[in-house]
Amino acid sequence: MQQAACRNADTVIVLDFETTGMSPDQGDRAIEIGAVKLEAGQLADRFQGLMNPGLRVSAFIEGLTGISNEMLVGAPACEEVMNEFADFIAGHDLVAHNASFDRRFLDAELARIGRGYSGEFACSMLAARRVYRDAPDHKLGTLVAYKGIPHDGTFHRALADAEMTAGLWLGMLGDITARHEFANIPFSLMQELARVPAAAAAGFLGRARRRNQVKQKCRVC
DNA sequence: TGCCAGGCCCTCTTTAGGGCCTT
Repeated sequence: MQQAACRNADTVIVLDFETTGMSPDQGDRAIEIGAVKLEAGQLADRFQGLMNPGLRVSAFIEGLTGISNEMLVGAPACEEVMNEFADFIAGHDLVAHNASFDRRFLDAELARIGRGYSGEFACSMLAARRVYRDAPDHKLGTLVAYKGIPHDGTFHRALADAEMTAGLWLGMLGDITARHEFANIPFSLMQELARVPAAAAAGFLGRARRRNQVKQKCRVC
């Protein structure tokens, strides 16, 4: 059986990496992964792991994340943590804020251990640019404040950021449902939303809702 | 502190350039 056929459409993994820098192609590595599993809009599970990249992180990263070199010395190797994480995300679609960044590190770290994943990515930042066009900007912290998403004040730690991204994701789904009267919002629609011009997003959602209604009527018939 | 890279978006564009966002 193909892995893609096993994906649960009601379940997504919202993830966030802390890393040594911006680019795995330049030698940067992951130092922490955090993720939450959402099942039918409810938080069902968490994953958090510091990992030792085998190199020292800069003072800038220590200051930004609060993750020190001393903390990483005693952490398990990236290979061990990422192997567990590959099991955690198996068969599920994935969400991240500025997903292109997290996808590069996920791909790079899993490639190192010969693992992969079958889910597809959606980006909460690209979706938010279309749903919340009046927000001051679309940084995660700004959107959390803008939408009043509960948090404990921790930023730039993987699990905390993943939980806030999950809150933002659920909030967007709720706002789209309320504004456009969706009965349900497929994951693929959120991917498509991220690809339409921002100015055309409202029209896109209106047309998508009408298509959704037609499908539902057909099911009744 | 701000740069590094990569992908994406927007517009005074499309044979381009600047800005956003992630660590």
